[in-house]
Formats: sequence, C-alpha cells, structure tokens
Amino acid sequence: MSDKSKTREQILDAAMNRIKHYGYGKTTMSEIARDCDMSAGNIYRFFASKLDIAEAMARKFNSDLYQTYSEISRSDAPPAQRLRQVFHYGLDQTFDAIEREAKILEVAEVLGEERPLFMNEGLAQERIYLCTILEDGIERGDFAPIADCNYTAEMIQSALMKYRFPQLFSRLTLPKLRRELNGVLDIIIAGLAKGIEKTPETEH
Amino acid sequence: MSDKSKTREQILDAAMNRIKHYGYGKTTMSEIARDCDMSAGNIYRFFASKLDIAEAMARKFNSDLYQTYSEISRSDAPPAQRLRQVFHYGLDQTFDAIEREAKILEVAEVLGEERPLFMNEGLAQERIYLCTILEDGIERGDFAPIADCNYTAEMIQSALMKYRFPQLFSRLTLPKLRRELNGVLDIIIAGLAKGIEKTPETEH
DNA sequence: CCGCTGAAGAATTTATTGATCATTCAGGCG
DNA sequence: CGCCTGAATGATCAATAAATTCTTCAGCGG
Repeated sequence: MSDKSKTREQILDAAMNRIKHYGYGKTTMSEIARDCDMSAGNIYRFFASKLDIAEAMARKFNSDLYQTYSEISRSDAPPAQRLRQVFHYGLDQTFDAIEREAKILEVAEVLGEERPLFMNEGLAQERIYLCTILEDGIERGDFAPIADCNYTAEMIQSALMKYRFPQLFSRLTLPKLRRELNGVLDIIIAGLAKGIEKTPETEH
Repeated sequence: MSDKSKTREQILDAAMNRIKHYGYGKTTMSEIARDCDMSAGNIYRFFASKLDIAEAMARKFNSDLYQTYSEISRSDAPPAQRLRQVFHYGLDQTFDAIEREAKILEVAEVLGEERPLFMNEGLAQERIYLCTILEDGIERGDFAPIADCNYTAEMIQSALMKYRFPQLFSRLTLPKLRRELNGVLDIIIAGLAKGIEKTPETEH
C-alpha cells in the first residue's frame, strides 16, 4: 500500500519536473516513465490518464493554498483583513508560480478546459474558508448578517475571478493586479459591513 | 465626402453580413469587395486593414450600447438601479448578440488579442456613464462620497469583467449569469452606500 | 489629375502526409 | 498468480508543400 503510493508520488514528482519545464503538451508519458525507470504502460496502474497527472499536480498546489487559507481563516485578525489576506495570498502564489514556471499556465488552461468540475471543486473548497471568515465577521459585528453565507462567498469569488489565474485574463503586472484586487476588495468589504440588500427585479 | 463615407458604410455593411455568418477568419477581402462590386484593393482606400473593419464593426455595436448607457445614466431612477440597468443591459445585449451570431465571439477574441487598446477605449467610455451615475448617487445621498469616481468605476468594471463577454469566460446560461451579476451588484451597491475605506497595507 | 483596377509579393492558412503520442492489453517474468 | 513490459492501435501532432489571402502599388480610364 505504502509501496504503491510511493511509486505514485515518484511518478507525480517526475511529471511535475518535466511539465514545469517543458509544459504539459511537450511532456510525454514515456519520458515520465523513463525518469522513473519503468514502462509508459506501467504509469497507468497509478494514474488513469495523463490528465489525471495534471490534476494531481494542481491538487498538490491547491492543498498548499488551502493550508494557508485555513490558517488565515482561523487567525484572530479582523475578518476584513483575513479576507484580503486570502485573496492576496492566492494572487501572489499563483502569479509567482506562473512567473517562475510559465508552463504552469498551460496546466491551468488544460484543466479549465478538460476538467471544469475539478475547478468547481476548488472553488467550493475555498468557499468553506470564506464562510468561516464571513460568519466570524458577522459574529463580531464587523459584517452585517447575511442570509446565505455560501451564496455570498460565491458572489465574492465571481467578483474576484480575474485575480485567480491573473495571466490568463490580462497582462497586467503584479503591482497593478494587487492595486485592482485591493480596490475591488475595498468595495466588497464596505458592502459586507453595510449589509447586502437583495433586489427583487431589474428591468430596463 | 458624403460619397466616401457612404461607400465606407457599404463596405462595413457587406463585411458585417459575411462576418456574422461565416466568421472573421472565413471572410475574405475579395468576397467583401465582390459584394460591393469593387476590387479588393479598393477597400483599402476606406479601411487601412481587415482588422480595422472588425474594429469598426465593434465600434458600431458599442455605440448602440453607449446610446442606451447614456440614457440610463441620465434617467431619474435611483442611481443603484441605474447601475444595475447598465450592466444588465450590456450583459443581455452581448449575450444575445453572441447567441444569435456565434461568430461575433471570434471578432471579440481577435480584437482583444490584436487591439487591446481599443478594448481599453471602450472601458474608458463606459466609465464616463458610470461616473455620471456615481456622482449623481453621491449628490442624492444614496452613495457615500468617493475620493476618485473614475477609480471606483474602474474597480466596478474589474469586478464585473466576467459579464462583459460572458461566453468567453464561462459557459453559464444567461439566467445563471444574471443571477451572479445581480449578486455581485448587491455587494457593490451596498459598498457604495456604506462608503469605501481604502486600506493602507496588506501583508500576510 | 482622381479613383479605381488587377497583378505582384509577403504572409497566412489549409491539406496532406508522416511521425509521435496516449492508451490498451496479451503475454512474460519472478 | 500478480506485477510489469513492450508491441499494437487509434488519435493527435508536426512538417512540408500548395493554395489562399491580405496588402501594396504601378498604371489605366474617365
């Protein structure tokens, strides 16, 4: 059992090294296999497909993010500040990762295209931490009460989508992105403090 | 003079008909020329390049939008509602246009890639109407005072970027997009009502 | 002259073909 | 018997050549 997961780890590691350097498209299964002294066919006993290797790679990246999100969401800083920290940390990490290894952007693109559900899964996970912060903020009186925390978290995610894979949606520099993110967060946080009124209808 | 702009209009019209049906890439200059009973070379006396035809096409679409934005921004409805109307109208119009003529999405993509400045120009124009609404809202006391209206408008645009070319960023249906847009607007409007406090620093 | 054409050149796109790749699986090895 | 290999297969990709297409411009006709 540990033997099996050890090999899996080795494959993932070899794949990550190659993919980070050469990109997803330019990395072949037999190259990964060669790095692990095994046949390409054998990889399939550990990963159902090449795409699943990319997914595992992203999952690893995400779990590091979530670790920090969890810590931030539990900290005793003001909730508004925790909200900022979560999104700034996410922005900085992904921007840096893509800056350092441009090929990571390709992995994000491929997964976004081929595994949209995985992306949703990540958003749902992130919302758990956002809800913690929102609920705490409400309890402390920093935020006005909210009907549905998860819904509000979803709306916040929608508004900040641009900063999730920054290099995918624009070509802004990190400072400009941070400035924008801060500006949008200013509005969102003010809105949370004020209390959100849902409007019934909107016609024109 | 009127003769020249008449021909220009004719070319643009012929080009639009073809591009909407066959797409930008599949429409050739000589086809457009043939539709206008002229040579391909002659088109270049009216448009500097094929890309400029696409730009003129988008400019036409935008000017219709701006017309309505202008009316909305001047109406006497509550500013918050005007804000909603602007973005909902934009969403509905672009979604419908792309739904009806899928090839329009290609034009948006090409222009986004090849003429990023044109896109910025459009955003700047839109901000003029947003500023009108914001300033009016502040005057009426619906919104709290703002340091820099144009900056705030820019932040609102950032938060709502996803709804600009909806089919480009997601595959959500129009109702789902409208629901999301409304949710994000709820937060933004609450924030505007409350007043936005700029935060000095954000470290983690 | 002015407005236009149509040929010419450069750049891009398409078609085709050969190679490579992801994935499967029959069979060998321990 | 279970773990692994390496050949087989269909799909995808790369490379090249051929054909189109965008764009320019010399020169024709009004």
